[in-house]
Amino acid sequence: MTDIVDELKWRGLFSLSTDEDALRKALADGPVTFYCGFDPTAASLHVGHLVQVLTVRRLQQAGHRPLALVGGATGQIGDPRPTAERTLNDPETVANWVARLRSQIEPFLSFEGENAATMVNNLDWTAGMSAIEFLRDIGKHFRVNKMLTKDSVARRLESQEGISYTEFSYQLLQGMDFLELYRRYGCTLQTGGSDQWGNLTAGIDLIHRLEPDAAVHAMGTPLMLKSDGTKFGKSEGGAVWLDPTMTTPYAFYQFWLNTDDRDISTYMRILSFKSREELEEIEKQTEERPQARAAQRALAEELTTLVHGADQCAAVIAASKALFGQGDLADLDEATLAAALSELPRVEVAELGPVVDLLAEVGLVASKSAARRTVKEGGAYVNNVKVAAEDAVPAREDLLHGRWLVLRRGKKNLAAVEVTAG
RNA sequence: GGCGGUGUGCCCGAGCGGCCAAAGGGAGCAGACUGUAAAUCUGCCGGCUCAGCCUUCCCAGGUUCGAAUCCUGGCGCCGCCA
Repeated sequence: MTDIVDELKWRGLFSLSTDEDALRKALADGPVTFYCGFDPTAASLHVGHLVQVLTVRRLQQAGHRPLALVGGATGQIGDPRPTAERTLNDPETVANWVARLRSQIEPFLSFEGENAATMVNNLDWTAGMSAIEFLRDIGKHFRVNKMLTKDSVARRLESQEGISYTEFSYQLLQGMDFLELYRRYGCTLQTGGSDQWGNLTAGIDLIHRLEPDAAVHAMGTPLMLKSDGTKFGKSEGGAVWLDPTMTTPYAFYQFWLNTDDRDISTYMRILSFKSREELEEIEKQTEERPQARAAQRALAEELTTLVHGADQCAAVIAASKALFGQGDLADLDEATLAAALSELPRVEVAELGPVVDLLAEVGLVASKSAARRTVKEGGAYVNNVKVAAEDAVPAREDLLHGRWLVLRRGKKNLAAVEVTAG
């Protein structure tokens, strides 16, 4: 059997760690209890979180025991971002988000067997703690000098805005989490994004001080970078969420399908659960016939299935084929069309109005002015036919199967209009 | 606490009291080319009942025929001093 560290390395998932040999040995010797934390800073995880979630899944499949932490406490503080201070969310909101993230993470893990996963919340050990206790028992073991060197802190110190004491304290909380999980569950490994490295090592240092005999490790996964230099995980609407009500499964699938050729192989290794042989075969195909986008299709399908389920994935693929097919939309039978449209942003109207209004209503453009511009630029389509005039109004006979209109902006921004009145 | 500076559209950043919806750059959008890719070129990029009108230049007042540009107060940020 392959060494899990070798496996992670081949995939590019092992970008940073404490003593590699010691970690390799620990993982080879038997089940290691490890943890990875997620802070509730929104109502859903987004595609950027997949690296972490899937790495946890991968380690569990290799026989290790995961603790998935959702930060009910740390989420109320906020890990300092290099750019700007965060706005605090109220505790009720955070608690709500904790519940949502937990239920999003759970399907990726197994809660049965020898190495069953456990969900934990750092609010459990911080809520009852007094400020004096915190400062004496935890704070005393941190050197401000060292805390200042953490990258995000250092950058904020250089910024005009500075950094609040609240956010500055974040690393103490995360450090304490690792200590607490070590004591409660014998957790000896923390995984996280490489941008979390300072927080990961904060925990290691704290444990070394308070539990001299402990052998604990940290592993940093790579940041998902894009070759064009823009930020990974954003589409034009903003973040690509895992929650189907925030990002439709269709949009989720399309997001992966549109991955840059230069990045797809890297992403696939990081995120896919296919074997090394399979991946290498797909990479070869992609290199030979990039226009077929074998890798993009494979990854999009695998991740959509993993996140939204096989049925949803099949529906989304069918919808993509229907909507991007070269055939006439009018030729699609009603059931196929209905299924395809159900994946798109949609709006129901009683009467057909001007195209410009419809585009704005369904959210394909931000305003009617923008809609006019789009039409003027020749970027607006109704049922795949370019809209010629700014004041065009679709006719009843344009309706597909008597009730639908497919609107498109540019090449791939689609939406559906349903006319409800008879 | 004192003194000085600064606050412009998604971001950075220019902006003489009228010619400013506001230079320039970036991001973004559309078109052409393609493979629902990248690169490149072109256009757009506050809103609307769109050849015109309306609302913007931290906030609230004020001066003026007229202010992003001047004055007063407030708030935020930066620097120096204490």
